Amino acid sequence: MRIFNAMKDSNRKKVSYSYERPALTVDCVVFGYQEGALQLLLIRRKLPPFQGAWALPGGYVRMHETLEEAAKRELLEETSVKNLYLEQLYTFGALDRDPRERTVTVSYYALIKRDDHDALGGTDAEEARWFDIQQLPELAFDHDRIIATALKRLQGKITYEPIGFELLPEKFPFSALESLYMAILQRDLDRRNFRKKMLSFGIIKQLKEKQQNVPHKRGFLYSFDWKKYEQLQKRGMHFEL
Amino acid sequence: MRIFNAMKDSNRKKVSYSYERPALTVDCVVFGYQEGALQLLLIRRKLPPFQGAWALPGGYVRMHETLEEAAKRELLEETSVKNLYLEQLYTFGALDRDPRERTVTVSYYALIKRDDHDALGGTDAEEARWFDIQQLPELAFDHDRIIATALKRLQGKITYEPIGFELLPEKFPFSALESLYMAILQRDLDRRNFRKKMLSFGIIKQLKEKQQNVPHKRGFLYSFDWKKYEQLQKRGMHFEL
DNA sequence: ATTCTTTGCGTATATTTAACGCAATGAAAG
DNA sequence: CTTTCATTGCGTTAAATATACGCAAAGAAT
Repeated sequence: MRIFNAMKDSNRKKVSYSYERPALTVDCVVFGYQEGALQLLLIRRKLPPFQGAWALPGGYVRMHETLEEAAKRELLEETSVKNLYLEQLYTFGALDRDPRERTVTVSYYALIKRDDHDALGGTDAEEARWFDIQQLPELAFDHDRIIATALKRLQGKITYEPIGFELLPEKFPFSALESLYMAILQRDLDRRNFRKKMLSFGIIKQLKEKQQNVPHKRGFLYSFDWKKYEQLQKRGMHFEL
Repeated sequence: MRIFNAMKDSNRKKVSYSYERPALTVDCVVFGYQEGALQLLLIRRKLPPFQGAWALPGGYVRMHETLEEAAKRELLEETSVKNLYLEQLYTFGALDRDPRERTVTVSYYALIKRDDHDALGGTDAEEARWFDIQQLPELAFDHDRIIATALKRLQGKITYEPIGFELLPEKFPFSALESLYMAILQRDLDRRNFRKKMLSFGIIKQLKEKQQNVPHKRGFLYSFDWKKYEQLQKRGMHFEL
């Protein structure tokens, strides 16, 4: 396969430009949440540089796809992940971030519901695995900086847009929402004030269902109502924690 | 000069890649503020496509400069502008945003103090001129969308970071700050509550100097203290309007 | 001298935030 | 079967903040 691809490449018509161009890639910071901890999806690199090292999923932008399409395609190829919340993060363009050649990367962060994505391992990566955000391995390229930027962005954004719900299952106990916010913000919150405030926005629906198999009083399950949120936002509601 | 450059180009060694690459550019949304109105700096294009049309300053990223260096260089070349607050905005990568070829642009927004930049006209642009943000001409490429994104970003960011001061002179009357915020946010603010709130952060210094030549009571001049802001922020102060 | 406009410093009231309590309700432990 | 432990949901209260607005003083313009 490798020899075949190499032959294919050498037979491929080259394209010429009057000026040099940086390579353009996308990189994705994929957040999940499980068992009270924020988690990050990494892949192990198959090829040099940094062969065998853990890295963010990503790759070259193709000529006939948008940046977002490229990000989604690379994620699917490398991690089997789909159906996620995806947002552009920042474009990293330091001169020497890739030892091969000048490479500019448009980074994205994604939020996924873990219960949808357990078994992983994409076609293009050696391995894909979830890591606790507080226990990351050494990383290839400048991916540690990209991750730090993404975490800061997530920490900020969940306070003024209800994107945190993208990390929770459709139905969740209120304590899961409390734990999620504490895990991301990395600080304690008063659960009674948090609950009062979150419910005051009118965007969370209390379901008739309750928790099962818990060693304490069964709490109600809740679900987030995106339509209601958009509706209220148009009418001037301002989500802010 | 033009013929000479063309000859130069045709003599230039071409670079070849195995795969096609999008062109990579930077575009800058430059905000200024004067006479109670938010303003935008545009250049008139010399060459096709959209020759003669108004556009954002920008151009190709060179191989040996960072994205930010490219943005600053293009701004200087096209508008003579320097010494400004510059921040990356968003990377636009739609397939057909440039009729010539696939072009991805890393956009920035900049804030400048108008009193430092009156006479304009860079070396690389036909003409540069300030426009009232509420009265923009028809624009080249997708620059209207880039501007809309930048305005939204500015409107959001001035409420949680004191970047608005980058648009005011070093010394300003309090009413200038009030007017600035109302111009950007496009809504009325109660000047007494705004003043109380802004002063409560402890990051604005009241100077001994007062306004001159005003047909009413002379107000004190104020100045913004970046160091104080950073200091207080480290200690947990949270700027928010 | 009077008028008009702004400035700076308020006051009063409504709303929100922060800190915390407690009865009820489950499973686990004894 | 009773007791213990931990959580859930619904509070209360005081402090802080936001909102709405007034008024005397001080300038130039009329």
